[in-house]
Amino acid sequence: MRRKEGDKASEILNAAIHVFARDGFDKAQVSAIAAVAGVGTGSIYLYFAGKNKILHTLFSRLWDHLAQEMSNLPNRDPLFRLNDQLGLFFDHLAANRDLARVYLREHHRFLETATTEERHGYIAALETGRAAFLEIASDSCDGNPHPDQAGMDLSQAFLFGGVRSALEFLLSNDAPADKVRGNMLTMAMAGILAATRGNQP
Amino acid sequence: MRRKEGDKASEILNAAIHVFARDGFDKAQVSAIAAVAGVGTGSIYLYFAGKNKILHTLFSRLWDHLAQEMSNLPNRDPLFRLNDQLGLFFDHLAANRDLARVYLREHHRFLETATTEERHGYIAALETGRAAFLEIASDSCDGNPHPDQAGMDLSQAFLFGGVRSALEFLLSNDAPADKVRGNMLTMAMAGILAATRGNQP
Amino acid sequence: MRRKEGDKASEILNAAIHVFARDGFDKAQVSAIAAVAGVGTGSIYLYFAGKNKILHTLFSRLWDHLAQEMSNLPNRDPLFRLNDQLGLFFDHLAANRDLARVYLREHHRFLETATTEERHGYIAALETGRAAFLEIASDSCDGNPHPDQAGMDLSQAFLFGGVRSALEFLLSNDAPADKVRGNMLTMAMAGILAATRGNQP
Amino acid sequence: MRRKEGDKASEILNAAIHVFARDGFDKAQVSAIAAVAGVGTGSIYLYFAGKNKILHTLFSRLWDHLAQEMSNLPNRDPLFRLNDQLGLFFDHLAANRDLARVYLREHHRFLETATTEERHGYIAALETGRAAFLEIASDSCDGNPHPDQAGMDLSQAFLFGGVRSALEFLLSNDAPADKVRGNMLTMAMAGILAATRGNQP
DNA sequence: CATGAATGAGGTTTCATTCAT
DNA sequence: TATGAATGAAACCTCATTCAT
Repeated sequence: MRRKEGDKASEILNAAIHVFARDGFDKAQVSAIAAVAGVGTGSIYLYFAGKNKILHTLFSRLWDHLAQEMSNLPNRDPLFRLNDQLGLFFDHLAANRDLARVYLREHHRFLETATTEERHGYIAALETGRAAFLEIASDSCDGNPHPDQAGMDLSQAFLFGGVRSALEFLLSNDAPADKVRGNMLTMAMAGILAATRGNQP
Repeated sequence: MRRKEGDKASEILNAAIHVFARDGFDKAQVSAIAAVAGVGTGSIYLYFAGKNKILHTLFSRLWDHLAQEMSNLPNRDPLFRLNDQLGLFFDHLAANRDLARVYLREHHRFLETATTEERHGYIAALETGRAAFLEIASDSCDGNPHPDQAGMDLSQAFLFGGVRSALEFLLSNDAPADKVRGNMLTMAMAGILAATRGNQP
Repeated sequence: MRRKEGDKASEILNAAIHVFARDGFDKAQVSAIAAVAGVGTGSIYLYFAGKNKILHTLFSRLWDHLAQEMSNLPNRDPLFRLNDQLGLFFDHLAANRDLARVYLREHHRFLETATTEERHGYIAALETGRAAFLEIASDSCDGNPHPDQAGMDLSQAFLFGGVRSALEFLLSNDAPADKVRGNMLTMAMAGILAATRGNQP
Repeated sequence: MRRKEGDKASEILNAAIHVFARDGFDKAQVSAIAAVAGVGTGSIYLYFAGKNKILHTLFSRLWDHLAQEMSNLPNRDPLFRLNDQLGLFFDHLAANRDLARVYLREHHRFLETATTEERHGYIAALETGRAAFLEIASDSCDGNPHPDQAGMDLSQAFLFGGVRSALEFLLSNDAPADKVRGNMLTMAMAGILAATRGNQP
């Protein structure tokens, strides 16, 4: 066995992140990924069924990781928890700008074509956020045990939009990440409060 | 209104919106666009230099239109104006779901590769929003004539993120557009207020 | 239209016969066929869905042609008719040695993968032979209106084997075609007579 | 009989027969042969220089075996001997249908690319048949000590064609092998007699 | 001897673009 | 202007073969 040291599948994924970030998924060549990973082109197919599967695996691992981290957050006030979750999400991508770029440009492919199995971590992360959100909503409107489902989903989508904005900003400006993060969270939390409080004083 | 627009370039653009929305830019075939537009494949190249140019033109026209509409808004309170601008943006895409889809998936290519000329309308729309935003910020912090530039840009990015979230939500759920619009604007405005007020009581 | 003179599909088929004969179907490259045909590689796909379709079309046309010719044979004594049919088959391939080579090596792929539509001429040619054969058999055994079906099919297969042998011989020896043809027909007819007469004195 | 043949080369050959019969030589994967043989892919190359060599060895062994068996036939009347030889050939392949399939589809590769050494058994089998044939021809035309060489070769080719037809028939119909064998031999012998007798009464 | 992970050359097919009509 | 047949570069993926273990 001419086994290379280290996890070759991860090497390939890291190379793929780099190449996808640089060229976009469609233009990215499998051979380029192989070259960056330092393996032969054919070796890619020992680990992944194809280019699509690389993308799926990449996001699957991302969400598995995030879901795991989110579940480890201290069980504080739901608003703080939501804040921490978003921060976690932002921090992870802010620390991996290539990954952030791929997330911004190609994540929709993951949602559109990944199998349920591959989306497992994503679903889990969504649920974690939804749970926190539900608590916030319940706290705000005491007499309303069933806050609007669609409104909740939209609010959650809004949070994703907030992180996305911040990341996009981060990639095209050289603002300090923590400042961006702070501003983003301020706006996102204000938005959420406004959505759950409705138009109360 | 001239029925069926004698303008063949517009026919091609509309066809392109449809095909890009369906297949994605990279997978979209020029011949498919031609077929939908009802012209010969080669005719495309009489009106556009290539596939990229179609995309650029498409977004260029979108932003020209939006910038124009935004400049026509009544000169009310800046917060209301900002609200109207976002609403305008949302309404236009909510009424053209294929275009919305193309915006969500492919707009980054426009920003990455379009010429300054092509981005003219986009710049103008940004400026219109920035002006309103500047007024809001100035009103809030009277003693601060130079509100943080980066913070302002980020806030504006946040607004785009809000609209994007709402559109993405609209495309994958069947919620009524006006409800989505209302919720989105509530959250966006709250976010902006929080950002400009800073941490005031 | 940059249309080349002549039937381009036929040019491609002729080129394919040459390349298939030289390299075998699996090793044959579409680009080589294109080169021999004097067209661009991509043009092949304007006329044929793929390499397999070229092979199918090639044999389909061969059998259509042979079935047509066979149906035009004078309606003589069935044994003579069978003799003429085989001769026709042999002559056509003896006059197109590349085609003969492809027939010998690749015809089984046609039988295994072609559609009913594509096999139409083949079926017709088989039927023409079968009809003649049936008459011979009926003449021989007067009291046996239903000669053994399987025996008949086998006998027909035997005729194909005879032609095949002769063609294979022709391709690897420089014997004169008409002599080979004569010997082959002598043997084939004797075989058929022996088969239909059964074990009569 | 040693059960499960400690001979790994034979195991590989048997596996190859199965896979070649199923997939055809070109499409057959060495790794598939290895899997069927129950050995590692690399082990194939300890016994055979490559995929082609497997095919050559396979047919080489077949012909060695047949030549050996043919030489053991009782030294009867030459026509009966020829009949027995053909029968031997047919029986061996009829009893190994996968081998028969490989013979029908891939034997030409053996003839086209095998070395003289590898063809030794084939040559021997041909010679055995040729000898019997020569006797028949000599018996028939007493005054002609040198029967036509080419005619003789063609007649021999015709016999191969006969066996081939019978095998092809056997593989695509479920007729009983012995009936097919009988019919085939009847036709083949009649053909040979017709060829050697020339146009005598 | 035995293995199977690794390789990379090579082939089919696609499609943006051109250009003769 | 308008066309669409023709092009050929490019890319994904396969698989025979090698070789470190």
